[in-house]
Amino acid sequence: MIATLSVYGMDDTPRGKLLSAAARLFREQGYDRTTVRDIAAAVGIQSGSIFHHFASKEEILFAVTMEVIRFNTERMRQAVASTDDIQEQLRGLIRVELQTIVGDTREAMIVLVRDWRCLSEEKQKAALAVRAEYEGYWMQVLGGLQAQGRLGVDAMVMRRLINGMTSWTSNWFDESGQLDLDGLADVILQRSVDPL
Amino acid sequence: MIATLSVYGMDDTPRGKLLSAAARLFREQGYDRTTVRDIAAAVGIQSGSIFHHFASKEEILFAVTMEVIRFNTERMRQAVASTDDIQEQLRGLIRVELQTIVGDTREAMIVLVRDWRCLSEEKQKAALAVRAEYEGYWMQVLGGLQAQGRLGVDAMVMRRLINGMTSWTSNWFDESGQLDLDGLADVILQRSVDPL
DNA sequence: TTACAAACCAAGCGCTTGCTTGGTAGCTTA
DNA sequence: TAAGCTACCAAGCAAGCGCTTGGTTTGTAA
Repeated sequence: MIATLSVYGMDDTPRGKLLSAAARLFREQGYDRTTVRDIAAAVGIQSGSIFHHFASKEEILFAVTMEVIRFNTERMRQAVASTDDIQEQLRGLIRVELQTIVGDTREAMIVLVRDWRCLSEEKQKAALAVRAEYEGYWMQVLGGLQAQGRLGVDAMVMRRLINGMTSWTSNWFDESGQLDLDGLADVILQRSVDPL
Repeated sequence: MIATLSVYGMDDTPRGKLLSAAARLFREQGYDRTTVRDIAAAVGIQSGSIFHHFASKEEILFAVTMEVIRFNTERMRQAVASTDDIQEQLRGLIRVELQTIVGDTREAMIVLVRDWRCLSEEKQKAALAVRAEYEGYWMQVLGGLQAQGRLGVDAMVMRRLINGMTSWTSNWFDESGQLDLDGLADVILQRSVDPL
């Protein structure tokens, strides 16, 4: 699948290799505890050579952040576009968000949440602007369900609760366990929306 | 109320003042980005003087962690003990957990989640051992509801989902908004357990 | 063969970090 | 009033940090 190859813009270029190594190290050690020497060693170059590809260490974190947001926003768009049934749209959103958090973009998503505040305010703003489209799909679907009286809560509150459930899965979910991802998505869906 | 005064063991002793200043700074900047000089300045002493009270910077984080876990575990015990109705026990647990996350122990709880991995493995183990009692109250109540067939999911999974919803509130909940904490607790309860 | 750019190295600079050291002020107890 | 303890200061050390610099290799294309 081409999609999984192009996650984060992680191609075979030196820049791509640096990004995927950085995402892994940031996830394992945290942004602050990962040194540019760590990242350089992971791809087999000297620490100074990193700055031929990125202006600063923070730019690496920013690049990881932006790439994963863009990549996952596109997945969300597809999830909504794949059906007209609004409940199935929500199921798709939940499924895909779970996938992003415990699946292929796991490393970067954990970094995105945990090390968000290591980005300067300007970079946070820039990332949020791109993220707005992502959240837009959620509000479109949840707003629709709310209009049908099938939510029982404000759409925004529901979004926050779902976001909490999905992002927390990175702390516990085991793909080899009894419950699989789609099963978990169904559980969350069931607890979010009232049946017709 | 004596309880709020003794949060984190934050009395008027030099040690207590250091702990509350550290909790605030850790929350604002993160553990790694907070220097011992920051903490010292916040209480008006020299950086070296900190080590008269704590053996290392990590011991400060550990002390904050342990104090808040102990304090909140006692609250959980009280919540369960305050009623015999199992559904009301769960409501109490949810309420109190929300309270710990957006209320008086907010600073320390955010640090506990975000900077958990800044603790050495041994210290993580020690903290988890104390935290076990806290989780025990949850499993006791959720296990009871599951036995009554009122959960629809494994008790452990339900606990994780609730934990996700509650801890994520630190990112969005506004106490001056329309929805108050008890109202939010009711929403979460309603989505967690099937009525009799 | 030459020209040129992308990719990289070797060395190290300036700064910050957690923490140490040796000594002092002030309060309490005998 | 002398001893002893808690709480602190002033100074600085060794290590590690992000990043810079000047120069070299490697691949590509005229």
